[in-house]
Amino acid sequence: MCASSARRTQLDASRRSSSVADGFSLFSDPAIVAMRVNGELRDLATEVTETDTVEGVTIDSPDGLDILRHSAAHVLAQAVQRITPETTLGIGPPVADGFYYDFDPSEAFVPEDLKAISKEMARIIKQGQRFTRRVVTEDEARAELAGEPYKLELIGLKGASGDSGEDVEVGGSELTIYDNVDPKTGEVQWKDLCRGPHLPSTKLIGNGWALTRSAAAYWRGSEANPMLQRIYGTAWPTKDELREYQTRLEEAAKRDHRKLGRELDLFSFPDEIGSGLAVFHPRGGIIRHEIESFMQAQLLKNGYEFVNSPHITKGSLFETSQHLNWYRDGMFPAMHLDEVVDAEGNVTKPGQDYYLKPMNCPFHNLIFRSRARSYRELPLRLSEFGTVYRYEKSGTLSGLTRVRGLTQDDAHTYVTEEQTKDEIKRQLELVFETLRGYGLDDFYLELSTRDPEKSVGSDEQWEVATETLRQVGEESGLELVDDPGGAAFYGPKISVQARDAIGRTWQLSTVQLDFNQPALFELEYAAADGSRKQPVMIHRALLGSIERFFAILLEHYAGAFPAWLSPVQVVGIPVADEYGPYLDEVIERLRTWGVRAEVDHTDDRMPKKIRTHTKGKVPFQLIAGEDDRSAGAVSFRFRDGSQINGVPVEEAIERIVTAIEQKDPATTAWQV
RNA sequence: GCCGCCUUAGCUCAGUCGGUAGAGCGAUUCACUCGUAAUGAAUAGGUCGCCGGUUCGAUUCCGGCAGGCGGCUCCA
Repeated sequence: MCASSARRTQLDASRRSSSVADGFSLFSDPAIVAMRVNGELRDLATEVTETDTVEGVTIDSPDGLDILRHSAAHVLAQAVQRITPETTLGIGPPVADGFYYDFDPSEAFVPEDLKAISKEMARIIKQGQRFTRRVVTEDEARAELAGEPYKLELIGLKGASGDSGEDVEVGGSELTIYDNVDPKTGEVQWKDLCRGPHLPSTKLIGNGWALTRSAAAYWRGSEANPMLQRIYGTAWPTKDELREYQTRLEEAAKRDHRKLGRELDLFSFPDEIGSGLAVFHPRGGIIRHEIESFMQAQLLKNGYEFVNSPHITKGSLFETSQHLNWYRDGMFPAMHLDEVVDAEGNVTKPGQDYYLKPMNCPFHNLIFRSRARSYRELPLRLSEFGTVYRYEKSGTLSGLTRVRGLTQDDAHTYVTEEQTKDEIKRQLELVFETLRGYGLDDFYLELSTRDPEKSVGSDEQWEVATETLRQVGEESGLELVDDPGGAAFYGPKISVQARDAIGRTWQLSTVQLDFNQPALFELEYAAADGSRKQPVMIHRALLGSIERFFAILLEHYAGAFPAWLSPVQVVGIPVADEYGPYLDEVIERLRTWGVRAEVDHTDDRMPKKIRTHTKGKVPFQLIAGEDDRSAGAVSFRFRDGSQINGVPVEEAIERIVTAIEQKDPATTAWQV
C-alpha cells in the first residue's frame, strides 16, 4: 500500500479574490475525494476561507480508503432498505480492507440475498448519487429517524466516549445527516445519521467492491444486547487492487492449516474425542517432536530446568491461585470424587472437587515452595511443556489455533526484584533467537497494560512492573505498540507479534510479570542479609500453545517446511524397479545419519512419483537410473522443480545432512 | 454461548421435483520397466452425520441433537 499521498494546497493568491471556496474548485485531481481543513476531515463540498489550511485527501490514502469504504457501507444500507424497507439500521463503519453494516431485518440474510443486494448496490453506484451533509438538531434527528430505534439510541449516547464503530455515526461535534441525492433530479433517495465525510459521488465506489459475507453481531458489541445481522464488504480504488485483495485471500485459504493438515496427513479432530481436541498423526507427530526438541535445546542452553506436573488437581490449588475465581467459566467443570454415601443417601464422607488444569503456574509455585529457597538459586527457571484444558466456548473453536486441549511451552522464572529487568531482557533475546530458528524473523512488540476492572494488586506494583516492561521493550529497538487494558488480572504483559510469509501477524511469545501469585502462594527466599523476601514471578510462553504454533508454522511455510522440520526429508525414486535396491542402500546410509528417508517402491511410473512427492512437499527427491548407478551417484530434484544430476552419493549425503543441521529451507537447488 | 450456513465413499464434490446413489483423486490387484508434476485396466469402498416425526415408502420434507464453517462475544 502506498503511503499517504495527501497533497497540501494552500489557497493561492488568485483564489483569494473570493473569500470562500470549496474542495471542488480547489482540487482538479479526481483522485482527491475529501480534504483536511485545519486538520479535520471534511467533504469536498465544505466551504473554506483563505485563513484555513486545506489538504486534499486522495482515495488511495488511508483516510481516503476509509471514506471510500464508509461510503460503500451507506450504499449497502440504502440497497438493503430499498429491498426490505422494514429493515432497521445499526452502524456501518469502515474496517481493515472493507466495511460492514449491521441491520435488524425480519429474516436473517442468506447468500441469495447478498446477490440481490449487490445488484441493487450496483444500480445506486451507477446512478452517481451525491452525498450531501446537513447539520441537524437533536430533535430534528429524532423526528427524521423515528423509525430507526438503533439510531435513536446512538443519538442518546452522543457525547459518551466510545472508540467502537459508533463514533462514525455520531462522533462529531454536531449531529449530521447525509442525504443521498439523485444527481439528475436532485431528489433525496436515502439518508443516514452520519458524521462523514463521504465521497462526492457513489460513482467513485464502482471500480472495485464486493460484498463478502453475512454474519451476526451483537448490537454495540455486547452479549447482553440483541443480535443484529451484519453484512461485510470490501472496496478499493481500482479493480486491480480488489483483485489483489481477493488473490491474497485465496493465497491464505490455500495455506489454511486445517486443509494442509488433512492433505499432508498431519493431524485430525475425531468427532469421537470431542470438539477442540486434536490427535497428531505420525507425520504431524514428528514435526511436533522437532519443534519441541529445538525448543528444549534452547532452554537448556539458557539455564532453564525441566519440571513436570499432573493434568488434574484438587480445586483448592486453583482457589489459592485465584483461577477458579477469575476463570471458572473457562475451566472444565469439576469431577466430584471420593464422596461416600450410605444406603439412606446421606453423605458420610464429603468428597472433593478435582479439576483439569487450565494453567501450569500454580504447580510450579508448589515446586518452588517445596523447600526453602536461597537468593543464590535465583533466577530459578522452571520450564514445562504442560498440557492444559480450557473449556472454550463452542463457537470460538477453530482448527489448531483455538482448542480445548493444548500444550503450553510454559516457563516460570522466580527472580529477586533487582534481577527482574535483566531477566526479562534475557528472555526477550531468547525469544527472538528461538523464533528465528523456526524461520520467523519479522517482529514487533505489544505492551498490555492494566484493566482496572479486571485486576488485582496495588497501583504502585502495576506501575513499576509496567515501566520495567516498557523499558525493556524500548531497549530492544523493536516497534512497541500499546494494548491498554489487555493485561491478565495478575500483571502486565509484553508480547512478541510475528509476521508470517504473507504478512499476517500472530501473537506468539508473551512475558508477564506477576507479583500476585508469589503473594497468594506465600513464596519466599532467604536474602543475602538473612531476611526473607518475596520473589517476583515471570510467566513466559515462547511458542504459546504448541498446537497453535504448529498451525502458524504450517501456514507460514504453506506446508513446505524447511528440511529439518519436514516429516519425510528424502524420498528415493528409482527410474525403474531395477534401481530400487541401489537407492535402498543410499537411503539406508542416510538413515544412519538420522535422516527421515524412504524409497518409493510403488509401481507408479517415475513422473507420477515425482508428482506425488512434490505435492507431498518432500524437500529432497533422489532419483537414480542407469546413469546414476554406474557413476555411484544420485540426481536431486527439489520442491521448486530445480534439479542437480549426477551427484556422487558421498556428497549427496553430506549435502542433505548439512541442510538439515543448518535449518536450510531447501526449496531449491544449491548453487553449483 | 449467540446468529446464519453446511454435513453424500479416505479426500474434493455431483445427484435424487420422496421410489435406498455417481464422478475424479486416493486405496487394492494386474499388466507395463519407464530419466524429472498424472501409463493403462480391473476391483473394493457409502444404514447419504445421529435420533425421532410425516409418508405405502425419507438420503431427499419437518423437528431435535452432534460436528464443521463464517462472524459476534470471549481468550489466563
